Amino acid sequence: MTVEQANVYDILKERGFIQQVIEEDEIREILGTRRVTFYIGFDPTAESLHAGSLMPIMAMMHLQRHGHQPIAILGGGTAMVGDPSGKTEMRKMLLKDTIESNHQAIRKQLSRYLNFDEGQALSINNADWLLDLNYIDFLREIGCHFSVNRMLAAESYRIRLESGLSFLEFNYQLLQAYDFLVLYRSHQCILQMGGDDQWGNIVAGVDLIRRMESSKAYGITFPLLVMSNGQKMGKTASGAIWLDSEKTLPYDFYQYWINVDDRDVRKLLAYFTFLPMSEVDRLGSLEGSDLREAKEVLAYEATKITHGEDEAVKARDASRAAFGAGSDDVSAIPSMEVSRSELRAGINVVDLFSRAGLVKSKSEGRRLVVQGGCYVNDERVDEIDYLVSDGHVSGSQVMLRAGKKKFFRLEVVGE
RNA sequence: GGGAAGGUACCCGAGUGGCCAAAGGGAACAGACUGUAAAUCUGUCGGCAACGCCUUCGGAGGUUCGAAUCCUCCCCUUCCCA
Repeated sequence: MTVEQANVYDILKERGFIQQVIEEDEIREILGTRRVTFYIGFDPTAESLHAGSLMPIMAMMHLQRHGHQPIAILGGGTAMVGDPSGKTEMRKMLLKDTIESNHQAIRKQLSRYLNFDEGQALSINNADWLLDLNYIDFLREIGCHFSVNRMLAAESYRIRLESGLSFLEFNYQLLQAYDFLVLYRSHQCILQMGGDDQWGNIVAGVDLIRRMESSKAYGITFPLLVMSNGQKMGKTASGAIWLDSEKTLPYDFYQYWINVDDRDVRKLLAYFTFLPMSEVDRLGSLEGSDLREAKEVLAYEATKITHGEDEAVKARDASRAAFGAGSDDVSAIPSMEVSRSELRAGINVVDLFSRAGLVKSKSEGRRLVVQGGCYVNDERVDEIDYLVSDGHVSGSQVMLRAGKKKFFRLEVVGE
């Protein structure tokens, strides 16, 4: 089962995955000598995970590759409460049914990254034990181990004390600690990982296990990845980068990585590819426009992990074609179908761009044209009443472009 | 339950009867520069059948020629007291 020799802990550390650790030496030793069951919680608040979840996913992949057993907790129970950690506002609560269907979708999504065969990885819904908890029993058995004074002193709650914190949210930590305890008891799970905002919750779980089971458990947190432009990993101004190809096309996923800030390239290569560190260092040390090579590798590797090699190749080819670097396979570029007859009649550019989703409204479309960012087949259009017609078709398609980077393809169908 | 302060466009935040589609900042978008980067500069930044019309300032009513601004009721947030 173990295919690689090095201690995973060292690998994770070298690649930058480790922010805080409970008992570094011990857990390193354990990870190097025996099979460990560990868990990470995921949020079923949406029907797909987004790129922000990639860091924990990559960490799980590394550990599984070294023979350890991942458990993904799809927090159907805790999602009904809402973790206040690191949040400025109270989170929306979701309906039970929504959470359950999200849970199923995410479980399927994770199976692209992890091998779930024969118990090599598990996905569990903590609703299984949380929903039936008896309040009084829970308070007596678990609640008595928590000090309110201590919780209030924690940084993660302090922020919320200024803006308001409901009792419901305040309980989140107990529930997460309880999850860890349950997994410890049922699966001998001794390690919990998560984003650094989870540190307090993780420590709470480790404490609980020590108190109730007189056993040691461990925790590791990942650094919170903030991009150099101040944005959270996996978020753009126009929304999240989803891992689901229906919600974010592989082409757009690829483009996300191509467009990262120069300063982030090296660390992103370390986090989101499996390239050896020597290669990461080499690519990361490129300067100036040579960094584009590194970005292309990053985008390709990251896309491959999430969408598979075929999609990665297509995304890369389409990107090269669009940005004029060889290749003519544009199939991965976002597209829609338009009938030839409609085109023969002519379609107003602004309407067309609006339909293609290149602009959010017609006003924005007009603005685009006026400001000189509207292109059809690489030719600037500067009249808002310009008509796109069948004369623009070549190879049964028409290429649209908004600004410098947003491409769209019209596929002409019919006679 | 009592008292205080608030809820303004994607976010922060001015505006307290007409000059308000609403200052300023950030974000975003377009252009120039460039390397599909950053920084910088310029412009834009509610919608539409567009020199006009419609919708917007927590919600519903009301006063007024005219309201984001005044009044009434309601909802929500924070703080102090219980």
